[in-house]
Amino acid sequence: MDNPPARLRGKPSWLISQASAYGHRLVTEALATENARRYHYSILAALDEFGPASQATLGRRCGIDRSDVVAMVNELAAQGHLDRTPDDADRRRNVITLTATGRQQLTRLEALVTSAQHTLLDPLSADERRQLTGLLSRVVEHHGLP
Amino acid sequence: MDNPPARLRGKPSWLISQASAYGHRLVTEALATENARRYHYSILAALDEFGPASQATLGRRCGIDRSDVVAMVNELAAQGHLDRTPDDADRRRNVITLTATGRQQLTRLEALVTSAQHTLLDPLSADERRQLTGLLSRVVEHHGLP
DNA sequence: CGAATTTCAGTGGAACTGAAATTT
DNA sequence: CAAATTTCAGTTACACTGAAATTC
Repeated sequence: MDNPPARLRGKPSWLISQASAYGHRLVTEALATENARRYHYSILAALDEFGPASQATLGRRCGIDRSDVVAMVNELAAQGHLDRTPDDADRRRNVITLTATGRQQLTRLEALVTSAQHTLLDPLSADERRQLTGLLSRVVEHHGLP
Repeated sequence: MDNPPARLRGKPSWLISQASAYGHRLVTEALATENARRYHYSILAALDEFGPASQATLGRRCGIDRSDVVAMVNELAAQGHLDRTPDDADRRRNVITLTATGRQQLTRLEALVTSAQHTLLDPLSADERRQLTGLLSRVVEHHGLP
């Protein structure tokens, strides 16, 4: 891209969108080396941190739509990274449980995603990265995390 | 969304992606009141700042794919916001020119987009907004603006 | 009963690829 | 000839909606 209009360069939403597109590409390409997607990483991370959960809870925690959770759980279950079993206590629900291979996969994906962060924030110092993360966290937390 | 995993909350790419999704929604909804899209605003802004240009140049300046420029120019031409005429000097090209109504439309869209910025950065002080914009500008500029 | 959960079918904008036709 | 431009046809990940079936 050459010389974007000043009207765009000065808009935070445009800058965020450009940075997001670049980060998106970096992370997607990194995860592709393990045949994984961004949603896979999110769901595995939620299971690892909070333990077994229903699909609806996973969706709420990761900000993923209920329909998309179904598709992602299908894929992760097919890869053996999680188990989907009916919940005896509430038979509307499935209980999603991380498997041992799923935990190993998360370790691999974590390394890939972390490395992509360094590439993305290459031009910033450690202090500036903390500043940026702090400011973005406030913006994201402020908006109810829909 | 409730309580995202710490692994996600700590990743700049995830924070940027969340902020981007929110900004995306704000801007899209604002522009919808004028039956416009984000790409429309970008193209009108580029024409206003740099004057008439070919579609390929517009795409390079705005970071929009050649195919998508075709579709956007179709829509903007149908709305009378720009003219598309063959270039006599290089007959592979079209020359895209902003019309008077296009310039008026840009003024309206500019107000809508600017207002959305304030909503997006609501939790930050004026100083912090400048910090965020500066840091993001460096990230975006660093990556060749693909 | 109303509300929540899972699932499927489908929509739509965004970002992109490949290829054809034309012209430089 | 190679390279650039416009255009069309199609793809993919993502975000989302609506509705049905089941259960609380």
